Amino acid sequence: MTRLTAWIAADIVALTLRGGELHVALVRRKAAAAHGQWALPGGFLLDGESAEQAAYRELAEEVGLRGDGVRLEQLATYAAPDRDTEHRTRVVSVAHLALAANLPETVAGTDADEAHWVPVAEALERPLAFDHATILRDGLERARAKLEYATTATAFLPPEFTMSELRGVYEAVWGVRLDPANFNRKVIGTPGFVVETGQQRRGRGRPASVYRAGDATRLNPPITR
Amino acid sequence: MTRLTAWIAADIVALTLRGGELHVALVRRKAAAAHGQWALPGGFLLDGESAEQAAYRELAEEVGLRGDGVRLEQLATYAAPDRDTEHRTRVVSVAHLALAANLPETVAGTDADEAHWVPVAEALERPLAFDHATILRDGLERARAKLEYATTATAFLPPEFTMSELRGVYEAVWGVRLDPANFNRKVIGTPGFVVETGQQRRGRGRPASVYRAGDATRLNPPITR
DNA sequence: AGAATAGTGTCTCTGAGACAATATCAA
DNA sequence: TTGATATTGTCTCAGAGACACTATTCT
Repeated sequence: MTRLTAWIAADIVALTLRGGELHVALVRRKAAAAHGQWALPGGFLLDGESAEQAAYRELAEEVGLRGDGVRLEQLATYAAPDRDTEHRTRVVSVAHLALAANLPETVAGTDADEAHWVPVAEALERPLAFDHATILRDGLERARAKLEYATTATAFLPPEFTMSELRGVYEAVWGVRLDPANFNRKVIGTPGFVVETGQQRRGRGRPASVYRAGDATRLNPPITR
Repeated sequence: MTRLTAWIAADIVALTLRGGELHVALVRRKAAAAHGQWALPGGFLLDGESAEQAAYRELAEEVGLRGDGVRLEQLATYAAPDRDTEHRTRVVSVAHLALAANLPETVAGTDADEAHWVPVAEALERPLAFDHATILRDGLERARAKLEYATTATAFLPPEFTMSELRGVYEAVWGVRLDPANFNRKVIGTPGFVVETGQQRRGRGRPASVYRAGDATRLNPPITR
């Protein structure tokens, strides 16, 4: 028996909304392994770091996303022996899912602009390093599933938002159109999903009420895709 | 920067039903680390092994459970720096959830009877090695959640079962009583959840129809707890 | 006024849950 | 027959979805 020694990577499927379309952060690899290929942002755990800490650090370093306003959760771990043929050491990736609002600072936040926000449809076509295409697909499916039974949609939005914007998150992530009337009732009818601020926002038509995210984290009953 | 080197463990929350009560497999540790303490079954990945392969191997070695009839899925990964203070090397645990039918062979299957099936209520009280108490809680919550929207309940049963037995799985895992009439309709009304074999089983009262698991894996709409 | 967006009313249909009623066996 | 378990019937209520309608702004 030979006990395995491994390096641990924290990789991130970072999603945001830009112009009503779902985007994922991709980087061009600078390291020797898979050099120049497109990949998910991420990197190796350092001494004393947890996987979550490493994920937050890589998000800041590579994507320029600060922790506040980013919702991060563990996705799954990829440990197949042949997933990284470029190192002699086994590389185990603890993948994370990060949901972020596309705040203005985000775009220009990083000193070297390593990360690019790519529309997911395009990212799915593009060849990615290692098994990152699989991780991306799993992350997208998790994000889609979570909208059904959790209040994570608000993570894609700034602190204050209108009902149309919230509905826009669902429509962008699921790729469907939702009835504004029924969506409105559903959200309002779920205690703690959103809180009315009393403010209004004026645009092309009738002004919209402005909401903030509430305390609730679970949707019961869920919203069906 | 110091890149981390780690050992990878595959640990397993193995659940089964015995006498209408949910049990989890626990082992008394023989290794030097946490010697003599109660722990979840599991062990280190060997060269060339994936996490899933290691989990299946440990299930066979420590619990005497052969792969067929066991449903295994990845649960989460535990990588905190202080989760294992007994080794100098970082130990990262890829935890798995295993659901098994309590077949007769299971009980006496292993040469050394290392593993014990412990009622979950009791296991939750017992001090466990490392962070295994946390992993156990997470595994239980996952198992409970999965029954809502997936057909995993059949994994707790032999290939042929009655509707009462299937209902018993839900009642044991959720710790609630369900209306037999409504449960029956709900299951029958979900295409592919179960398939009638045409056989009957006789017990104390009216004979029950015998079913087999169907092709479906998801329940839509879900069964609510 | 007309277009655009926000939000309400209302109807229908499905499914969950409570619970009564019937079916079929063992003892 | 009685008791136990299985299965079907029936009623009510909540919520999803379709869609007509009203409200309030901009151009």
